[in-house]
Amino acid sequence: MAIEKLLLKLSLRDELSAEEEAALRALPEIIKEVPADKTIIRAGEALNDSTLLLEGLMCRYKDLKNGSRQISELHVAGDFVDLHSFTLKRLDHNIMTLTCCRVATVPHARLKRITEEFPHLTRILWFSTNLDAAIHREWVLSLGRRTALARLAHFFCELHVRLGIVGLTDGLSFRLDLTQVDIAECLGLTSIHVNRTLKVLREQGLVELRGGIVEIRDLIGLRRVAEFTDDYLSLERRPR
Amino acid sequence: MAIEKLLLKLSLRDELSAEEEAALRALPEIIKEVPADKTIIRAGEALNDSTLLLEGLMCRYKDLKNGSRQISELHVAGDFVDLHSFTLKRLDHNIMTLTCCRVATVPHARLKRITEEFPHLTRILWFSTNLDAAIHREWVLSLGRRTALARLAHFFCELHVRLGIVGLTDGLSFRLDLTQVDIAECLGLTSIHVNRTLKVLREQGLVELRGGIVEIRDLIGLRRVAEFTDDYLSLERRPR
DNA sequence: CGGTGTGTTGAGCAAGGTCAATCCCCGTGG
DNA sequence: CCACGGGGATTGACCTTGCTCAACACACCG
Repeated sequence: MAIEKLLLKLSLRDELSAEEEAALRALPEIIKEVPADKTIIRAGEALNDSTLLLEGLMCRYKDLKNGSRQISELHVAGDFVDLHSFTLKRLDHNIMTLTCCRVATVPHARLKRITEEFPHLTRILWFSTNLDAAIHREWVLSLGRRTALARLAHFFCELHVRLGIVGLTDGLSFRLDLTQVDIAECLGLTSIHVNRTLKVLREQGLVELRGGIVEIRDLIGLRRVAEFTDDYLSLERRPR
Repeated sequence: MAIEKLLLKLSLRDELSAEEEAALRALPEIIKEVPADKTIIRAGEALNDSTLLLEGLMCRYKDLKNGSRQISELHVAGDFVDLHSFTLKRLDHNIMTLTCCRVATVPHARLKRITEEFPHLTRILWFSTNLDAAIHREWVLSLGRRTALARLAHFFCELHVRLGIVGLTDGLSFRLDLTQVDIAECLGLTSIHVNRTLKVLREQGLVELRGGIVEIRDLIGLRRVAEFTDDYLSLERRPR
């Protein structure tokens, strides 16, 4: 039951054979709980395992000397948080938990075996890191060109889809245990401006965020202000 | 002689066996010239080939409805511009030439063969897409948190390293045939502000850009204002 | 009961955007 | 040889978005 959400995420994009599924299930070595706000991987460390997120929210982030922080990706259950460390060996960013999390560690040696014995599964895992890169690109667009309002709207649209894939939405609402500071660090804004912008979204009847619950009031409208389309999330099942 | 720069780029990061090198050399199907300012791949198209850039500058970009454009990555000679389309099948962005380019097309079928027969080479190619993602993350940091001055400085630092790897720098200077509009589209700024910021960099004795030539006057100083470190470019040779 | 972390709001400020004019270089055609 | 035109660079004047600083509210927790 551990890696069900990873299977959901991958099998949405391509068919997994029984052997491939078994190979995936055999990946985790250790499963553990990590409390919120723990940096579990630091930039530059030599790594021998990748981390699979089973439950909770994590992020990748970088800091500047003046103390400002930028989150480069948010991870939800089912995300193979640092699968890219398998080929990179050292990460260029830190990884931390935002909420209490359940994670599995996957030795790189096991991933290497997969590349030697399961070419199709290898392509699927490769795909999954390319999907992370596609998300990065969409964030680049948000940070470079979208207004604060559109950026925040886009953020909620993306999470609505990504959480929906792994069964963590309830129609138009979902749990999102982030502080306004966390959100600001995703969006390249200050928490104060996030606060004001949330107010505008609320007043326009688009979304509300209260007590860690996001309720989308008008999905069409929200997607319109965000100029959100889900193409970049590769939501199609096709041979990879 | 076609793919020498790709070999330079990859063999800096890991050792390539003779068979692997031969397999890479066998990848290109067609080699062609493309004039400047041609969009060669559009978001959403079904793709059967990947493009390898042999000479020139290309970029990945996305547009918003209001006409603004964001470039999400700049590609230099030796870059496997859309290797990620091998697993994604459709891209989330457009790809265009910024200067006149020489490109090779590589059928996905040949890449698939590599994943079936050359696991180590597969990991190296996988690595190279993960390197693109690392560059995306650094841009996310720039766009989200760096000032215009630091952003521009960082941009030059990155290109200095990346062009150096493939032998396209001459000490502290290199050719960069981009307009200020192109640069602005990379950095999430307006071309007017790029112009003013270039002036500041020039006045501070850090870099000059004139007639398509970048001359770094003070590399240490430039890297300091950019808070540039090259870790994210994985400049180490190690087994992948 | 006080402390700490988070959210909310106001007032003023600054980085970067917008609009517009001018310049410069260079290629083209008469 | 020179007038003309177009793309890119440069600069000024003014404006807007989002930041900074500060105060305060509220909840939770030891």
